[in-house]
Amino acid sequence: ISEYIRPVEIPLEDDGTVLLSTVTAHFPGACGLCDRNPVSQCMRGVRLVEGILHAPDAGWGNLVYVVNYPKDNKRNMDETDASSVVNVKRAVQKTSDLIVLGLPWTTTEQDLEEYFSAFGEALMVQIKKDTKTGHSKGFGFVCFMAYETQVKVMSQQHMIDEQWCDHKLPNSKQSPDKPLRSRKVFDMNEDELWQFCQYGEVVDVFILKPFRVFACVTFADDQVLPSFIHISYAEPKHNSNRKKECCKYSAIGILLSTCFLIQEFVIMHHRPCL
DNA sequence: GTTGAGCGTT
Repeated sequence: ISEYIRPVEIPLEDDGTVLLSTVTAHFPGACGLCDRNPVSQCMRGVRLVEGILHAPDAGWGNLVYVVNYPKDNKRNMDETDASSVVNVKRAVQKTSDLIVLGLPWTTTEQDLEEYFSAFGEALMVQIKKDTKTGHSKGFGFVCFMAYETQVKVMSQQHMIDEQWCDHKLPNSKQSPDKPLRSRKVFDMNEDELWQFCQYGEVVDVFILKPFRVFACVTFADDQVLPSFIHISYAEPKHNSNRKKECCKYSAIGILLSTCFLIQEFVIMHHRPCL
């Protein structure tokens, strides 16, 4: 499961059924419901007749049902139902799994959830463990319900069980479809730097001349940062020390602007005037 | 029974 959706309570009709239209009002594009059989663990579909969803034999029960979407256009749903406020909001503010590295060996999923609960509700918290011994591998994943929570979490460093941990978008979630995520910064001119406005209000850009070593993009809002931390995966050239620096800089919290050291492909964040 | 950069059995 790559996306986590906030559970929504759906009202029943007087006869105990649920109208598919009620479901689609909350989950546009939905075509049905299913749930997981608590005994067999199989997913089972909810009976759907002429737009009416009928409860399982044992009743709806106190279960969380999963919304089904048509297989073919599952991915296109956001575009096809552009009128939906829900979809638009999700498209803009969809949360992502975050990887948390450098966890103490003793930190449990409960510990992790408890720590992050101070920032907001998590939909998923995982510690990756050795399948044989069950011991932590020292890293895990977390996905928050609210994008605002993700922003807050990514904008600062985290001391978990007395150890500073690293966090970033996992490689599997760094979608290559956004041009700025894969563009090499040294290819960009000032005009193109303004494209960073897709991440937030840009108040200034400049490239240092004549050396063109630095480019600087200044955002009106420091909270913009998490949207493009993933650029830090631009690989430094054959220098492991640089790589460490890269991680270090990307973890700095309060930022007023972001600078790109163009020649080294390394992103530096700084706070110029505090 | 150990470790310390990394990228998720379902």
